Amino acid sequence: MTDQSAACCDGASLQLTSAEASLLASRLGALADPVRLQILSMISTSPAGEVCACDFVDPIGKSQPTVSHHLKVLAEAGLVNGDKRGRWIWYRLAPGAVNATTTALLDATS
Amino acid sequence: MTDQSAACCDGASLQLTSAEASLLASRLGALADPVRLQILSMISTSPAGEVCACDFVDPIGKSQPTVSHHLKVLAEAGLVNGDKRGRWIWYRLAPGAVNATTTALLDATS
DNA sequence: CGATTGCATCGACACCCATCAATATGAGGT
DNA sequence: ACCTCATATTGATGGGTGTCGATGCAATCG
Repeated sequence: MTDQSAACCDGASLQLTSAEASLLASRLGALADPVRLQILSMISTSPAGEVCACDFVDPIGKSQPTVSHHLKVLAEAGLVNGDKRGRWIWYRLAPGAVNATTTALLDATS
Repeated sequence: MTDQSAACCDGASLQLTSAEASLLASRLGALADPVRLQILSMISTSPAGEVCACDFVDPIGKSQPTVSHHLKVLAEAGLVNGDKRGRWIWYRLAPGAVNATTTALLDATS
């Protein structure tokens, strides 16, 4: 019979390993910050597809060290690439990086 | 004149408001945890589409209060729904919730 | 070559968060 | 009624993280 007392604890197993979950979580963590999302949004809507580091500070309203910190996090997560030209560093989106993360997330929760 | 000294600080503006960025960041933050990703993965791969709360503890390898905490976070983020039947609570994915978040993210970074 | 400028790093601080042991709650079974 | 069991809550703790002022570092400009 399918009575309630036997309806639980059927020994469900993990499909996503702990290592895979940690990797995906770290990528999502790089995206889970308002400042970093605004940085990505600014780059994506920029006509040239790239934004000078100095141009983030004023619109975002955080200090220059804070913006620099977030740019570093985004770069280490492979979400943006910096290009030093002259005195300035221009940041552009790493092609397909956000898409790869969302795809991995949807795969894990499909 | 397009010399380098005028090539920077063109006054880029925000497309994503601070409030929108914070909302999206909080949703992504709910996903940016290995334990919570494993929970979502277990539910999604479950034949019945739902998993008893007690079935998360052993495979994930965390204490029962820790798992309960993560289930609460997922529920408050609208990612899962709990259904109390008898002594147990069965969790299933909130339809379209993950998809809505990934869509919003892709919209912001398109 | 010295001054200036853009960006990174450092140190410090406050705050959030994941985690667990202990305990509470609440529903079922006996 | 009592006991059992599944889950939630509490309290405490340790580590992580966003933030900023001060400073360092390079490259450019005068």
